[in-house]
Amino acid sequence: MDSSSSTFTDVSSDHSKSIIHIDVDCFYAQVEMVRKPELRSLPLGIQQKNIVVTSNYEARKYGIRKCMLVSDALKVCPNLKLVNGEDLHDYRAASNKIFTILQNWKGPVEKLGMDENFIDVTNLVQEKLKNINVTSITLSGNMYCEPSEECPCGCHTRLKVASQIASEMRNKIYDELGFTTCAGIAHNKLLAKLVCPLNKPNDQTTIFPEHGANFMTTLQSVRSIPSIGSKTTEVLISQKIITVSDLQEVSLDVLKKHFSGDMAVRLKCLSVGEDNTPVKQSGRPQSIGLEDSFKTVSVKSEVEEKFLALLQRLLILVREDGRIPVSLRVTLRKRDVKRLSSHRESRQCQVSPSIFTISNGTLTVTEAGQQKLMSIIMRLFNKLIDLSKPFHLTLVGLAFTKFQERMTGRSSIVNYLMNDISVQSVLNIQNDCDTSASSMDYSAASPSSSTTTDLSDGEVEPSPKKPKKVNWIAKRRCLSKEEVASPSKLKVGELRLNSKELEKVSELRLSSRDRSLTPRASPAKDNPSDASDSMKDVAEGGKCADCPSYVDKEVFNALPDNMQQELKAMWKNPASSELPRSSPRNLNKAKPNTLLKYFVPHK
DNA sequence: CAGGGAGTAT
DNA sequence: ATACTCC
Repeated sequence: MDSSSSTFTDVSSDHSKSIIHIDVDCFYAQVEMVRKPELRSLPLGIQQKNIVVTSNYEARKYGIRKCMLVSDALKVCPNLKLVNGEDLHDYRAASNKIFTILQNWKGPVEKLGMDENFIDVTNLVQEKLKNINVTSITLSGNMYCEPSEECPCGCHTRLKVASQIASEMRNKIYDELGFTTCAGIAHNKLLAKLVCPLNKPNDQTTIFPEHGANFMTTLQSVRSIPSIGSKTTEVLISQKIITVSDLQEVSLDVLKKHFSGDMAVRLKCLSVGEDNTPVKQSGRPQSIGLEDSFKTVSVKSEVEEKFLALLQRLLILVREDGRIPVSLRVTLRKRDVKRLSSHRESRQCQVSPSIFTISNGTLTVTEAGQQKLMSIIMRLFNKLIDLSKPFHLTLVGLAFTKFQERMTGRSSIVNYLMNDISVQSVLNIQNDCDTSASSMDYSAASPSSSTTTDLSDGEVEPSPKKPKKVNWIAKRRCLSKEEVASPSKLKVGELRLNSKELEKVSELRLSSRDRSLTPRASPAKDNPSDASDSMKDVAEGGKCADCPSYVDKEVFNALPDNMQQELKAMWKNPASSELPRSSPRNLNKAKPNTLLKYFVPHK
């Protein structure tokens, strides 16, 4: 029986889990050294702007430290070899490879930044224990402290097995990618992360639960506890809580005067090495963004250049990601004599997914789409800056912050059909009936090879392909059967079930003629770019009088009665928050191939 | 303090 | 939708 679950009422005694934390040694530097092995023997620093963000161990011998000014670093080590690390493309790629390797073991993998991962190997350990003679189990690597006696719950044995798994993982990462790593093994994330660096570089450390509280007191200050950052530290210090021991000893009630109840409890737990936060499987990023900082920019045209350069680099990243963005955020930092950094301000808005197209599985943006994005960006910029007054920026950033979501939960016909729309809308229309290049392909403009100087301008040139307007009229017939039969997996996320989103969808897809059928004020005022879009249209041919133009009448008539009614109601009043529901079973049974053809592509 | 992100609170 | 916090 599982020793962890039945008898413990005190969560602090729960040693049931086995967590591994893996941290790549001087990550950026190792990426560079793997790429150029001759760098291995040299003191190497990775430079971003005027700062050495990390260095290899050779350089550390000279006293090179993280986030050291380049000038200071060169004083300490005149021979320091500097490599520009402002373009994170290759680091991100390496990070993903590591993550992928870690996925080979089962159990959730949680990415923390680019060079750290948590893996919950609890289940793996249990399985291994079934096939192993318990007495023969040995620990791999170092331990923080000799265990005095066997813990009754068996956690020592489990953590030993986990340490062997950690060793396997690190070996695999080294064999396949050439990166050395450190690992921490513990019964929770907190301790695993904290002991990880105890034997640097290229080694691992295991800590047993019984030593958690003791180990925590070896930390210098509360600040070294993960999740306790500068602000929390400030508050703690203002209460004379400096060391972890201070935190262990302070009463919960005192903490509750300065923190929320949850936070107060959390702090107390952390102070004694307790942490029940789960390892959460990481997925694809929820945002993809870039920023560029500089001394100062005070001219609008310069701002525009910065944004254009960022946008073009960003589109490459988005293309690699493959998902279609639906929301765009502009960030900037005004020069501020008081605060040294931060103070970012941002504005965001939805963008029409129709800006993006998929061709041959590759996300592309037309020249026109790019211009539209720039106009959106500058409009957001205007929201942040009063152009009638002087301004001084020290940073601009651009990020796509939302992507097409999967259809979760609600089983409305709307979801179902929207899914079909999305599939249809990303089909490669051009290839079948128009083979000439009609969209910008960014694959040739990859900046990943840039190892030099300033990324802020020039280095990414738009591929000078001739933009060409696509005749969207009558493209619908270009859809081949094959395409319909093997639709893209992409899903549309603009489409949620609330009325707002529904309006957008309608707005996007209704022809001008049908728009008049929508008895509502313009819903697009949030997004002027869409409003002004001339939606060249689509679909001559059969529509029912009450249907939007994207509906094929024949298909519509083929639908079951209840579905027809539901759709009509929706079109009649898209704003209705209480959409009629119909049986999802029913829907899924209803000839998907027919439904697939339900909508025509839109511009 | 560079460049990304994630998560939370409001 | 934004700001703040943290890594």
